[in-house]
Amino acid sequence: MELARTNNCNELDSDYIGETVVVAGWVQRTRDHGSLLFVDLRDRSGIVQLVFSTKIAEEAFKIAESLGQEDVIAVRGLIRKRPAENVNADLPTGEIEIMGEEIELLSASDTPPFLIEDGVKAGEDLRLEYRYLDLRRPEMLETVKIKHQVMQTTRKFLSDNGYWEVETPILTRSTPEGARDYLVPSRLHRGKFYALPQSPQLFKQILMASGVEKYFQIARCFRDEDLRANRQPEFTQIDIEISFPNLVDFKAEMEELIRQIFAINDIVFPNKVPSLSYQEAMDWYGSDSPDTRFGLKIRDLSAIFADSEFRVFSSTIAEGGTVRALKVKEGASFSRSQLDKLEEKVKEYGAKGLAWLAFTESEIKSPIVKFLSEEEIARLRQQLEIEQGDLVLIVASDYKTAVTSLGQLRLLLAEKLDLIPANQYNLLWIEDFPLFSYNEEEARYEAEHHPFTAPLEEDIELLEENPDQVRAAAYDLVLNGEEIGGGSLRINNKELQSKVFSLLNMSAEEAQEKFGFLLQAFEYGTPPHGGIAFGLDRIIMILSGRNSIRDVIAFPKTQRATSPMTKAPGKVSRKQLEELNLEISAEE
RNA sequence: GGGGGUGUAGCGAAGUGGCUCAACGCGCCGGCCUGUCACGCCGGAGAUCGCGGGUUCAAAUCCCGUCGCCCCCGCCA
Repeated sequence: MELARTNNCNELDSDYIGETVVVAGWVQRTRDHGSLLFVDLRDRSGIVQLVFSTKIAEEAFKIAESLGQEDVIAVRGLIRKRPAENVNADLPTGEIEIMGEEIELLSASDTPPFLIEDGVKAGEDLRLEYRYLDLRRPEMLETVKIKHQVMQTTRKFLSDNGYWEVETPILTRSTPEGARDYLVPSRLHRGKFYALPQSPQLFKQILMASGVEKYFQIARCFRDEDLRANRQPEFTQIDIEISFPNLVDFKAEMEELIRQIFAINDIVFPNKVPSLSYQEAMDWYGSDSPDTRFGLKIRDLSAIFADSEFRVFSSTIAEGGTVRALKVKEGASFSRSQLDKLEEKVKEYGAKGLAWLAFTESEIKSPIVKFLSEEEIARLRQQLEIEQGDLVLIVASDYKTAVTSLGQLRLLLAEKLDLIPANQYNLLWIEDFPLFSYNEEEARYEAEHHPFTAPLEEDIELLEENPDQVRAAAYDLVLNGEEIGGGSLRINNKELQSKVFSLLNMSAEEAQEKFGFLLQAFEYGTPPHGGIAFGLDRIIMILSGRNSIRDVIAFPKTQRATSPMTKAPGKVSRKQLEELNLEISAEE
C-alpha cells in the first residue's frame, strides 16, 4: 500500500477544507457522469464522497471508472467545500468532498451476493453464510461496537469496585441436572469426557472459598438445548460473585453497573428500581419476567364463579384451579376470527379454551353469557369496573396454566393494540422465588434456581413440612419483559446443604459424586457468599433495539445450531475418531 | 419430540392447472452523460420455480415424501 491513510471518512468536515488527505475503505457505490464521477467511500466510521474528473486527474479517473461495489481503495485528494446547492444534509460529511488525485486499488471485490446497506432484504441464512459482508453493514458494526463498549464499561466499573477478573476452565466436567452438556471426548482417558461449562457457577463459588472475595468474568457459557430468537448454544454472561455480601449494597452496586452500561446509549433508569415478588409477578403478569411498560393486568375472578351454574368455571375452582381474566379496553369490537386467534394463543400454553364477554352498547355478546347469573355479571362488572366497549377474556384452569397463558395473551394484545410505549425502559427486581418447584413427571422437587441457593432465613423452618412454600434468597433483574440477570445468596452451611440435597431426593453419595469438589471446599472455611450473572447478549439486544440474539453475536449459529459460514459442525477423519476411541454407530 | 410459516434469476418478490406461464424492483454487463448522492437515459444477460417421486394431454401451481431457513411449545437447574 503506497498511500498511507491519514483520516477516517466520517471525521472530515469543513475544518479540513484545503487539506490534502488520504482515505481508505470500501466502495459503497459510484455515480458516473461521463467525465465526472462520484464515489461514496465507506469505512467503519462512515461515508465520504470522492469526486473524480478527467480534467483534474485523468489517470485516477480511469481507475475510478472501473470500480465496483466493495472494492477496497485508498485515495489521495484535496478536501473541497461543496457548492451550496450540492451539500448533502443527510451525511455528516455532506458539506465537503474529496477531489481524487490518486487512487490505489488495494483489493478488488466480486459482486457481493447482497447489498451492503442498512435494512438489507437478504435472507438470514445468506447473511450468515457471508457474515463478513453482513457485518460490514453499519447497523451490524454498530452492535459489534456497542458490545465492545459494554464489555469495557463492565470491566472498568467492576475493577474500580474491587472485583478481580478471573478465568475459569472451558474444559471441565459434566454435572448432571440443568441443561444438556456439550461434551468433549478425552484422548488420554478412554471413554471419558470433558464438558463445556453451562456457567462458571461452581468455580465462582470455589473462588470464594479461595479467598478472592470479589470476582467477575465475562464468561462464555454453553448449553446444548434447542435455540430460540433469544437463545444461542454459546452465549456470554457477566458473571459476578462476592464474599460476605450485604444484599442491599450488592444489589445497589449491580443496579449502578446496569445504569452505566445503558448510559452508553443514553438510556436512563429512575433512581429507585422497583421490586416485585415472584408471586405478584405471576399473579398480575403471568410471568417471572414481566413487561411492566403497560397495564392489562391479570385479574382473579374465582370468588365470583366458585359456585357458578357454569360448570366449566365452578368445577375448575372446586378441583383447586382458578378463573382468571384480562380486561381489554375497547376490545368489544374484536371480530370472531380475531378472538379465535387469541384462543389459539392460550391453547399453545395449555389452556383448554378462552371464554369471552364483549360489552357492546346494546348487549353482552358472549358464547357463555347464557350460563351466567345476573348476579355474577353484576359482580364481574363491579370488580373489573367494566365500561361500554370492554372485552373480558377468561381462562379457567390450574393456576400456572391460567396465569401463564393469560400472561402470553397479554403480550400478544399489547403488540396488536400497540400498548407498548417506545423508548421506555422498565427495570425491576423479581424476588422471593420459590426455592423448589415440583416436577410432576419425576415426582420430586427440583431446585428452581440451583441446588446451592440459600432459602430465606425466615423460611428455613418450613423446609421440613412445606418445602414448596420455602422462598429462596434469589433475585432476577428484569428489563422490558426480558430476564437480563439473576442470582442468589448461596448456602455455606453443611447441615442446610445436605437438607436441601435430601429434599431434592439426592443422596449424600450422589451429591458427593456430582459436586464433591465443591462440598469438600466448603469443609475448609468458606465465607458466606452470593452473586449474580447477567446475560450480556440479551443486554446488547435491548440496548441496540434488536429482536434477535443473532444480530448481537458476531458469528452466531442457526436455529439448528449450525454455522452456514464455517459449516460447523463438520465431519472428522477416521483417524481423529480412532485417537479418541470413538465410533459412530449405524443409523437406526 | 410437536405446531406454524417459508423456499421462484446474485438479492427481494408477483404468479395457485393451460393459450408472452415465468412479471416487477434492486444488483450485474454494454453504451451515453460535468454536480450526483436510491443519479438519469438507452440496450442486454441472467431461473432445471429447494430436491425427489406421483397425478394429468398439460404442473411453479394438485398429491406424497424429503431438505434448508425462521417463529413458537416442550427443553433451557
